[in-house]
This record gives sequence, C-alpha cells and structure tokens, in this order.
Amino acid sequence: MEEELLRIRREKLQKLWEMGIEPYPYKFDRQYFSSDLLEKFGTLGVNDDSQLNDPNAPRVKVAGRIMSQRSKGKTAFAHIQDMHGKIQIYARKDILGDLVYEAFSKQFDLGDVIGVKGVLFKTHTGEITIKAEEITLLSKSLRYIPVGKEKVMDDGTVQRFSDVDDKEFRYRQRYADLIMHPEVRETFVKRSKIISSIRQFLDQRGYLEVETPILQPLYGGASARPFVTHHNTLDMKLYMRIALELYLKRLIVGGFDKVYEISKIFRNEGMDRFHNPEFTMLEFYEAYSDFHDLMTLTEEMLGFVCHTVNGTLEIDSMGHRVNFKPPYARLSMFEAIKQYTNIDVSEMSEEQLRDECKKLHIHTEPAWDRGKLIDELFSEKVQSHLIQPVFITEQPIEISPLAKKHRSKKGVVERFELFILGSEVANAFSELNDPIDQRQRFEAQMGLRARGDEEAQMLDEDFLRAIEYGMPPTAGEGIGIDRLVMMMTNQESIRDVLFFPTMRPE
RNA sequence: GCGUCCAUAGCUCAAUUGGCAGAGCAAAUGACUCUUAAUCAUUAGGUUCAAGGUUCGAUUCCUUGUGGACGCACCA
Repeated sequence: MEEELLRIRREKLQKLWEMGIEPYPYKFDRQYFSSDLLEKFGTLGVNDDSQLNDPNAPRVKVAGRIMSQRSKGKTAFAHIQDMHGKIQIYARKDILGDLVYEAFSKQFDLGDVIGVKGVLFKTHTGEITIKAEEITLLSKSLRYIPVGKEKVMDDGTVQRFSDVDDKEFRYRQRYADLIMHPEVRETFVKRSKIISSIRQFLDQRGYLEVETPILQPLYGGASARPFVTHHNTLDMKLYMRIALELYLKRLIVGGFDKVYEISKIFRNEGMDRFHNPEFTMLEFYEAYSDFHDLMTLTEEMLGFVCHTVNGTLEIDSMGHRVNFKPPYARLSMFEAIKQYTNIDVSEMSEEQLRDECKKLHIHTEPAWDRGKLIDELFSEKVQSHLIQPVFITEQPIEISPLAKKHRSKKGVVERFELFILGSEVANAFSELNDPIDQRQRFEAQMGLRARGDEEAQMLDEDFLRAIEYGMPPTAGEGIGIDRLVMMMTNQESIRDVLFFPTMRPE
C-alpha cells in the first residue's frame, strides 16, 4: 500500500510535467509569513469581502506546505503552513482558471509546497483567508505525510486526530515530525533562544567565544569514558573530547581573561532519557574571580535566560513550579547531607562512610574513596529533593581534581553545583592554578585508575606545562545545555530537545 | 550491560477460550461555488516486525532475534 501511495504521487508528478506545470521551480518572492497576515489583518470584519472585488486592494504573497484540503467542486479551501504558523487559502475555479484549478484540486496533495498570491478576506466563520488569484507549485511532495486532522477547540487549543504517536518514527524522521507538530518546532525555537540568550549574556560581560579541539590526543576535564578514533596520516589514536575545561584554561594562561565555548562533547556511556552520547556543553572561565563570583553570575544568567525564553522567572516544569528569581539558596554538601539524612559526614573515615552507605542500602564499589562515598550518599539521598535552585558548595577534594582547595576548610574544595528539579544544572569552581598541587591531584587520579576506575582522569603534561607558566586565579563553570533546555521547555526526555538523537540504525 | 512492556493497513487503534484480520482517518473515483475533524456515494489497500516451534488451525501460546519505550546500573 505504501508503494501504491508513492506510485500515485509519481504519476501525479508526471501529469504535472505534461500539463506544463514545473513541479520544482527555482524561486518564489514570499512577501509575508502567515503570522504577519493574521496579525496585520486581524481587524477585518467577519465576512468582510470588501476587498475581493477591488482591483486596488493589496495583494499578498505567502508560501508554505499544504496541510489540509477541503474541496467543494468548483471551490476549495486549504491550509498552508510556514515557519510561523498556518493560514487558510480559498481557491475558485472561476478565478484561477481551468488548468491551475484542475492541477490544484487533482494533482496537488497534502505536503506539497506552494506559493499563493491573493487578496485577504474574513470568511463568514471568522477566519482570515487568502482568496487565491495565483497558485504556484513550488515543490511536489512524493512521500505521504501522515498529518492528523485538527480541530481548534473553543479555548483555542488544537486537538489533533489520528496523529503520529510513534516516538521512533518521530526521532528517526524528525523532518516529518517537525512538519506535523508545531509544538516540537516551538521546543527547538526555545532551545535556540536559550543558547543565543546565553551568548548575549556572556558577550555583554566581555567574554570571548572561542573554539577548542574536539579531537584530542588525551582526553580530560571530567570523569567519563571517551570515544576513540584514529587519524590516518598521523597514524595515531585520537579521542573525542569529554569536556572543554583543559583547553579553555590554556587560553586563560594565554591571556584571554574571559572565555567561553558552547559546543558538543562526547561520552561513551549508557543512554537513557537523560543521556545522549553527544551533548552540548557550555563552559566559561573568568580570570581574577572565584567561585563566589560565579554563583552571582549564574543566578543572573539563569534569570536572564528564563525571562528571555519564557517571559517570566517562574515556570511549571516536571510537575513543579520553579522560581528562577535570584538569589538562590546555598548549602554546603555536608550540611545538605546532614539536613536530609541526619548523618554528619564531616569527620567520618572511609570505613565509617562505607558502613553508613550499607545501612542505607546504597551500592558501593571497593575502588571508591572517601570523597566518592560522600558524593554517592549525596546523590542517592539528597539530590532528588533539590527542586528549587540551590547551590551545593564545598565538595570533597577527592572528587574534584581540578578545583582549588578551600581557603579555610580542610578536605573540601571551592566548588559549587547548582541543582534544580533534582538535577545538576551547573558545576563550577575556583580553578586549581598551583601546578605542583595539580600534578599531585593528577597522580592521585592515576592511582584510582590503577585501582580499576576507568573514568579517573589522565595526567596531561601539556596542561601542566601551561599552568606552570602561571595561570591567574580563575573561576570556571560548566552548564549542560540539554538538561537546561529540558527544564526550560518541560520536556522529560533529552531526545525531545535534540533534533537528531542517537539511534540504532534502522 | 540487566529487567519490564510494546510491535496488526500510510496514521490511530480493534479482533471473544486458539477458529474467515476489521473500523475511523489518509488514498483513488464521482457529486458539491464560504469549508474548517467539510459532507455524501463507490473502490482499493495486510508476509499481523523476522525466523523457528506447539497445534487440525496462531494476530493470539512458546523460543530466539530485530527495533523502540520505560526502569536499573554507569553518567551530565
């Protein structure tokens, strides 16, 4: 049957050639988007057809995809969809002429792209409509788009019938998903706005956007397993980056005092609705600042982003109302654990922590040290409770090999993670710029690697050489863009904020 | 990587204890000069995800595989 549908379309294409109608012309001078016309001419009276017989009335030209068609013999209605919405067109045989009307009503299908020139009027049911004087085929669609019929309800919402509900279809053929689902397009428009508003925010504060290598001889800056690839000419192993951190700090050494990068990073790990193998990361670094400064900056940035995208600082997402209005709560990791579990980990040994985890039925690995155990306790028992924005500060030094020791507290670093809706949104610290200390931290990581921790970080001699030249005191932060977009757009799966999520081959 | 669930017409879904595989929409043909889930009439459309098994008989039960969704583990 599918073949039958495709065959019919191809026959129509052939018929169009025979009729002298070019199915794939080169250009159309589009004048308005549908939304422009609905706004601009919304004041037309119901059933106002005063312009219809007026040769001097303004002619409008729009272009888009046919999304519905209601033929009534010698007249027909259709809706065409462009980037900003839909508009109805009204076709009459006596205006368009036999040939064009014949083509329009017989050879055109849902999914075809057409250009329309005509006069606006409002139907007696009150819909702004273009009475077509010219209809031009701009692209014949050979593949059937299963577009569901729609009904606009009294409250303005659109109810769709027999809509495609198959997630697999929608992810694999996002182009078709986007045609059929304006709300999906909306999500991605918001995604785009989120990213551009971040750029705007950082640019305004004197940050320079930079690009650093994706293919790296050594991967670092995070704990994760990498993708490995090979360069033929150099005959060498290359890794896809797992973080932006180490190269951006090299630029701080080089004298770029405020830099940021928004780009894809890659982690060779499990996939679920929060994880895609490639995802977008923002990292920014600012010389002469510390992690306190970044907390303030982060509050301002998220407030700005949320307001730009949603027009408000309070949004409903994941079943909660979240308030992005600064300032956000601040709590040390130890305080947070104490608050939610009544356990004081500040003086506990590795042994004691292991016992506490066991009591709470938290799975542990023998390779885990004190810091990792505390982090695990936090992740299991505290994190999901953190709904409103909260900065969790002063993480254990063992799990923060690139962060500076806390200036006054032992065993922890100057770091914060921002949690919202139970999920980590930002991770920042006063960057470790003591090359001797940094070398020791790397060596400790190599020790973990020897203990069997595949994700422990690698010692990067070139990075050490860079900070041996002297890196100013610096604060740096990373924000996972996809998670932020999920939050801001109320999407439950990362696949719904990625145009083309990673899928197995068909 | 492990577990649970799902896969029937182009789309959304039915199909009684295991007994001739159906409907709406979309499509084709025809009627219809303000329709809007347009309407009316007619027609066509199926390797029931794949392979194997049980059975007189499998969309239905069993096994394996493929793809997806969800959960767990790992992680952001």
